[in-house]
Amino acid sequence: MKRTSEVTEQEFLREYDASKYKRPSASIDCAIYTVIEQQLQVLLVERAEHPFKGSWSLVGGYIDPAVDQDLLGAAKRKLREKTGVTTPYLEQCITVGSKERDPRGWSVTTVYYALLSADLVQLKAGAGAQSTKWAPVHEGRVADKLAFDHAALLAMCTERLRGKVLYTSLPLHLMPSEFTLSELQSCYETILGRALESKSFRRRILSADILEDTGKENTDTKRPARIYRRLKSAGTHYFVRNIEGPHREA
Amino acid sequence: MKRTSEVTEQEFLREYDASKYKRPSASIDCAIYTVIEQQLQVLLVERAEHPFKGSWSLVGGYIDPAVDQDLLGAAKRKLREKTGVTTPYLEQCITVGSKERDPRGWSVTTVYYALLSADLVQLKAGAGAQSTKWAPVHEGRVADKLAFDHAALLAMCTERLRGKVLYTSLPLHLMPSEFTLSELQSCYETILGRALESKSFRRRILSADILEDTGKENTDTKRPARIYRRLKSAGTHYFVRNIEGPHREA
DNA sequence: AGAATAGTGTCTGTAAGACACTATGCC
DNA sequence: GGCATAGTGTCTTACAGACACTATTCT
Repeated sequence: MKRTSEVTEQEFLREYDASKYKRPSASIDCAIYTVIEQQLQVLLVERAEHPFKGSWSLVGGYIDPAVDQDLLGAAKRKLREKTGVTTPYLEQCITVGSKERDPRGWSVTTVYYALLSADLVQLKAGAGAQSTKWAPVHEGRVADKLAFDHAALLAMCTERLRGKVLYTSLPLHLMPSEFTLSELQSCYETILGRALESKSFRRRILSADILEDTGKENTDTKRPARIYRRLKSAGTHYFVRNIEGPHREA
Repeated sequence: MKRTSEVTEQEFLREYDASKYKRPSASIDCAIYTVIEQQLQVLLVERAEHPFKGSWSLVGGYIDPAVDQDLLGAAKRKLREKTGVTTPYLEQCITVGSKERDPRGWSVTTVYYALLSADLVQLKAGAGAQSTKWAPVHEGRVADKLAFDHAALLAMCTERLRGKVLYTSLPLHLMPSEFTLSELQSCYETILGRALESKSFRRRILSADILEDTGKENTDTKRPARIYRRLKSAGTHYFVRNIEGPHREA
């Protein structure tokens, strides 16, 4: 039985004033990966404004409550603004928040990573005419000193990516629409930073039933190679065993 | 060469007024799991205030920029306030944010999940004298209708937990400090919702070298069982293969 | 022919599943 | 002895690694 002096939820919400409370800022950041010339690369943008004006950073920015429907939508918007790509592989990696990570105060950022084929991208100078570039990633790091804690965010995304490459078909999303098994293997090797046995690799990929033979051949190489395409019906494949290391030392 | 009319970063930060911008609210939520009587259980609290006053929800609340150093600290604070436990297994699962999920407006919440042994917990009525309870989780759901989108958050955490149980030693964190292999197997089975082959299970766990024999025996059962303890030196073990399903149908 | 790259045959090794078996206690 | 639970022996199966082999094209 409800006493009339109690506030209903409707009344509560009518009186609720969000501006009374201190809130952290909320942003998203995105490590956008591709593979170019046997190197894992990440898209960087040069910051046009303070703080860290002139530094390179991951793609990202504040959530705009007036524009963004949800968090994933905000990530897709940033990605679209910088690359023109609308439907890449996009996965949330981690959210970090602290008093220290942004000099403007307490901030929370949700970090996504995206995988896409380099040939889909026309780099766009975004709002503020910032310049953008691909930077090679080695051991989870780029040569440039990154703004904020973006070096740490990139390292976390790269570690997550490497981990998942051991038991999934994720690298397919880094390939152009048609490719050979050797090219796919090279992509795996680039991310893992080591050579793989080609027999094991082919057996693993082919038995997963995630590729379609186009019937075409790539004749740019010595011996022509079969050209495959990702099966549209296939989502990300999860293998039941990891790619393991070599069993013998060199 | 710097023109004197340019603003330095210091000047920029001195002038920066965070209150000029609309921000989403930022909170954390935590699915706190334990296993009691062969059932996976999650800790729920009854909301003392609007919105969803009187509904059950996961443990959580706003980040307090004045109190919390960082996101993980905020999660630990909530956990401590509700359970008194300070160092459980705690892992970030997902962050969701949208205009719709909280009637007070755009909100972002980072969801953690915690694993702990039921015998560590003295349930505490927290600030606002809310009541708390353990609720059994079946197929990722509890019987109660949860506040906000907490049913979806719980489902995501539970799915993540189930997935990781296939290739890690995570369930160790749900056990009391000493336990038998049968008890541990039962814990795995509870989470996975199916029986495991005991020979495979024992081989897997024992060869991982993560347990220590206490030398004691549990005599509550028909045949006494060796009692083990988690090796302090062992972190989470990642098996190279998943627990698979049965190979034959019944 | 020789080099380079694509692709196969087939052996070994490892860890999971199946399941019958033994071991130890209680009644 | 009969039951329940703990724990083992050992065969089969699935799939990764090793590596020598064949296949196709170019020069």
